Amino acid sequence: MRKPTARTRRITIVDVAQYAEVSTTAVSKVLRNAYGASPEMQAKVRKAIAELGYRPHAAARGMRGQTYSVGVMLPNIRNPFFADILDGATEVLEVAGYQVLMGPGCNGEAEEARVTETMIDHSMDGVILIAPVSSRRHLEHVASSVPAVLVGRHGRSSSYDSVADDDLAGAALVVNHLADLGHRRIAHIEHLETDPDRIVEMPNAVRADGYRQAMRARRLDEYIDIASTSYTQEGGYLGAQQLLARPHPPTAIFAGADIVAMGVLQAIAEAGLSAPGDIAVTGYDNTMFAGFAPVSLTSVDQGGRQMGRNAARLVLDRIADPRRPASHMKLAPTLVVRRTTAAPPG
Amino acid sequence: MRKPTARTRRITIVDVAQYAEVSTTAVSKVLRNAYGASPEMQAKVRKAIAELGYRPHAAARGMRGQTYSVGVMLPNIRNPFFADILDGATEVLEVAGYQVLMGPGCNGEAEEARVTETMIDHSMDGVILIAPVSSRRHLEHVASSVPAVLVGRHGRSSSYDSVADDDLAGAALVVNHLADLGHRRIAHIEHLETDPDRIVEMPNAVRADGYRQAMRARRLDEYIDIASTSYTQEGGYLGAQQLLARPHPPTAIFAGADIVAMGVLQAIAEAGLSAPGDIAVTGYDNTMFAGFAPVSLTSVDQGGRQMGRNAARLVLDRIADPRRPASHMKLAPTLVVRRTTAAPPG
DNA sequence: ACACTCCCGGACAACGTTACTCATGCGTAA
DNA sequence: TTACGCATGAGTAACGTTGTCCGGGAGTGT
Repeated sequence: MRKPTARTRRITIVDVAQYAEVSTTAVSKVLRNAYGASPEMQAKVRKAIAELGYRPHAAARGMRGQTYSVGVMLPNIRNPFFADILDGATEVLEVAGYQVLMGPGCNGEAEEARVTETMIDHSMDGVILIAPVSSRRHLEHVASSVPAVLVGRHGRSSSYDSVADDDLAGAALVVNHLADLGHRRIAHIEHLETDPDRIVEMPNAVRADGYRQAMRARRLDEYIDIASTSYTQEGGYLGAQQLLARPHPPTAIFAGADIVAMGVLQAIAEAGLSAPGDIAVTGYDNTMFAGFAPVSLTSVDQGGRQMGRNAARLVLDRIADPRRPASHMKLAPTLVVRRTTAAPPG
Repeated sequence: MRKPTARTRRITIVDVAQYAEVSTTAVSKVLRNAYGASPEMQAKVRKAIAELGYRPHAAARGMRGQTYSVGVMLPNIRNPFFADILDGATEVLEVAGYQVLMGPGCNGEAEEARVTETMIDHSMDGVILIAPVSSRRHLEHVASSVPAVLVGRHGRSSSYDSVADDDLAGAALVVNHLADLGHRRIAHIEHLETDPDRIVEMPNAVRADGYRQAMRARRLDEYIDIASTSYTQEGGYLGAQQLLARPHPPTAIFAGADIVAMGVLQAIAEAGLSAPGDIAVTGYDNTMFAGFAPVSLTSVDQGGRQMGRNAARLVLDRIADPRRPASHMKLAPTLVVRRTTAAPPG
């Protein structure tokens, strides 16, 4: 039985060089597909690498060159929408030969800062930040240390690239769908945002704005009704309770996120009502949860996988050419109609 | 406007040493709380660190000493139970001053190998592997390179520590609960396992075994009925269809995981039946999903957060003393009764 | 006053990899 | 033939941090 203490010494580039009877420089060149290695040299070195089971030490690489790894920050590991983005990003990055590491779920600026700093400390070649809540100042700081791509945030900066959903269009999809069904009292539950910078940049604020614009476009100005809570299940629960207590309660609730819709459905059930019989409900994000049969929530699909793929390509491009001008992509969402929306009662 | 190319040079230990007018060795000692630094020295150095905003470079640290970071591997990022474990682990590790990095969701041995190798390449001081499916050989290999803790796997090894749920007891909780309600035809949906090593080590196999043992203990041998599919929503759906097509269908289904129960509920609904009216259903893991009101699934709680905390403590202990004998913890699960279980009809 | 022990701080050589610089040999144009 | 360019490989100094070793000064007992 092997003693727990018997840590095996790692195979290094020097071992490979000796085994193949070449210089370490030559091995390094082969590893990086760098110029100056003949086909015979390549073959000899690759053979040695395979036979010794050598793996480059990422930490050591980080001291001089690249680590060939990219960090992904998720705000909340429990939200399946973010998992879709991650899948898309991982798919592209692994094919490109990059390792992927993630920061643990972080809510709040302090945790986000910790995660981003961790990634910089570990010499990541690039980072993908999914739906960050940090201040613009911090994001620019991160981008000044490492190529960064933001996913799901609307601000444009010359320091980083971004991929975002067209939340204005998404909100309009929902409002038009409900209005087409005959609803007029369509209420919205938003995530309260006070910071002036974020009102422009955060998707939740843009969704609320899209809701207002779409309501006006349908001449439903007088029915605009927003409950300001948060993008959590509890936020949905409380928001729905507020809305149901109105003198003229809404016949449809547009929750800003699927998780919010979960809370809404719970509040509706506890009030002895049902969806869509008494109140139509929609979410946003088309998470796995929305698709689950007993729930079957009408929702807006952002194409998370595609967003992740695009983010990965952007970060790879920027790693290859850090001075390339920043690019900002906006993807069109689609509406997925399920069984929580129907024509209003009566 | 700052050019995207203007990467700011990182503050190093040398900068701190010059600023504080001491040696780099002294700064290093303060950073590591190592012996040989007077209180005045400590104060001087800490002041310099704070004023310069210095952060140790984890990659560089990895070349000589520790990186003060731990890697966590999750098999599936979408399963909220794993998120609970992660939360518990992160909580303990961050208080202890360790950074946490995760591997992206990985299903299958090949992906697990990639993630574990990535963590070793990045000089993690330790790794926590949650519900790994890899062969014992690979796990021993990982443990020979880095302190490792396995969560949710029953095999004992002297190379790594482990934290597991008492799945035998958990299965018994479910069977006894259903039997106490008056059920006799209690069926189980398991994740099919063929590899002989894993039949001993994997929680799914142990749960199935616990189901059989508990059924026998209640003198219900003749009603033992198992559908072998997989621990996925689809597995639950197909498994339930199989069971419902029996000449004498069960009055209760014990799904091996909450995600399986989701599929079961879907199949039951599509068959025009209801839970618990026609068939009682239980899950396992007590995920957030089980607690959600419209579902309200009776489930077994493994105390994921506590498991994560324990795993983190074990890995920290082993980092501190790599030759400490391996320890294996087993935690007692509890049953959370909700609204998908009731007495059988008739 | 002397030897001895501590305590504290610094010098220095790793750790594994890469970027730069340089040496060699060969083919080719003047 | 000579000089030059080019392809190929090797030598070497970093990168930022830590652990080991060493020296000097202060304190202590005789």
